[in-house]
Amino acid sequence: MNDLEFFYAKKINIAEFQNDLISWFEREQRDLPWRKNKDPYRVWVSEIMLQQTRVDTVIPFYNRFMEWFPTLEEFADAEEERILKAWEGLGYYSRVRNLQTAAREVRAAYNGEVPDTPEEIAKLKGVGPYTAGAILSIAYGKPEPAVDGNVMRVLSRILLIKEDIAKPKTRKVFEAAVRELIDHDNPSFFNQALMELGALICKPSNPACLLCPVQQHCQAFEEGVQTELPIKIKVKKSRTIPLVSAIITNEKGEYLIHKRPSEGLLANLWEFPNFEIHTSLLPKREFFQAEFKALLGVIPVIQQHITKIDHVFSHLVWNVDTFAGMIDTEIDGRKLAENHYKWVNTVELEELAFPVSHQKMLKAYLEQR
DNA sequence: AAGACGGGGCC
DNA sequence: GGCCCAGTCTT
Repeated sequence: MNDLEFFYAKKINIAEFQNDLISWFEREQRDLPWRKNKDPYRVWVSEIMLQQTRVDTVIPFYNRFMEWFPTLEEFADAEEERILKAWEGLGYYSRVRNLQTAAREVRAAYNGEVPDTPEEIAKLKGVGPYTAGAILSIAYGKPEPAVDGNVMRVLSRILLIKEDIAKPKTRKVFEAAVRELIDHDNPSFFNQALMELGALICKPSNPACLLCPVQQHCQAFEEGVQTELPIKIKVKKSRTIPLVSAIITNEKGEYLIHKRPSEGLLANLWEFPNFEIHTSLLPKREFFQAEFKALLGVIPVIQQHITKIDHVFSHLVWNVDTFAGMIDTEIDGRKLAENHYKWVNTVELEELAFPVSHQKMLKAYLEQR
């Protein structure tokens, strides 16, 4: 049985389903800042921010982002430090760097107009199948599927689809379903309604089926198995990385900070000096001093232990011991620069983007001084 | 196909 | 403590 036959075996009244879903959305949709108009740039930014991130988290970031960068042009021209600061605390920081790369591409190749074809828009950095469909449908009214986690959950229940949604190829099954179901007169509301339903009614646990506008179309509800769907197999292991860190100041009250590499975890963000602990031969503060001396040529004075932080990422855990320290001798400026360290005052400190873990360390430090 | 890539809210 | 979130990129 191929996907299409699989789908038609579900016998659903498509016109009624569309009407029940969209009329519910028209009544109940939330008032969200990116729904003010259909400006493709605004829709695009919202979709990038919303990747793996809840609506309530995104709202304040989105509003500030639009104040800082009201147009694609202004965003394309912005300094990288500034766009990272706009994203500070949101996570998945490559999103905003890819977004700027893509915005510059739009300016160079498309005269500043976000393209409106699947082929062109999918080429943009950071725009995958979901985001392409979301922009095309919401900003341009094109009947393209926008399959995210919500849509897979909602449709797995309505159509009783039992494939593992953790598998990459499964998304295609749902895209085929959406292509059959989507309302060609209002693809924007259809796609948004599916996601809104997933967020407000058809939730991962305790779905509010009694309030559901498409309950009578839902095969999982009919069979009483809605809480067993979707099927998701994936297991993820996460490893723990022990780190030792110190917030180090000099006589001028400046802080020593380090810029992370341009690739990998927290790329291009700033942080306080820290080292991964790969030996238990030395106590942590002596280990820090040894690593610091090897890198920058001087030994910092370590004053006191500040805090121990467990910071959980999606794929690993940082276990960070943080000390307070100071430097009373000059560090070779060349060594600082080539290792991406620099001294900053408190004003500069606030203008640079730090991971939340390091914000927590600074907060604990300031509360103990 | 599987892993890297953040952070927070909810149960 | 685990799951999930308006996913994408790299390998």
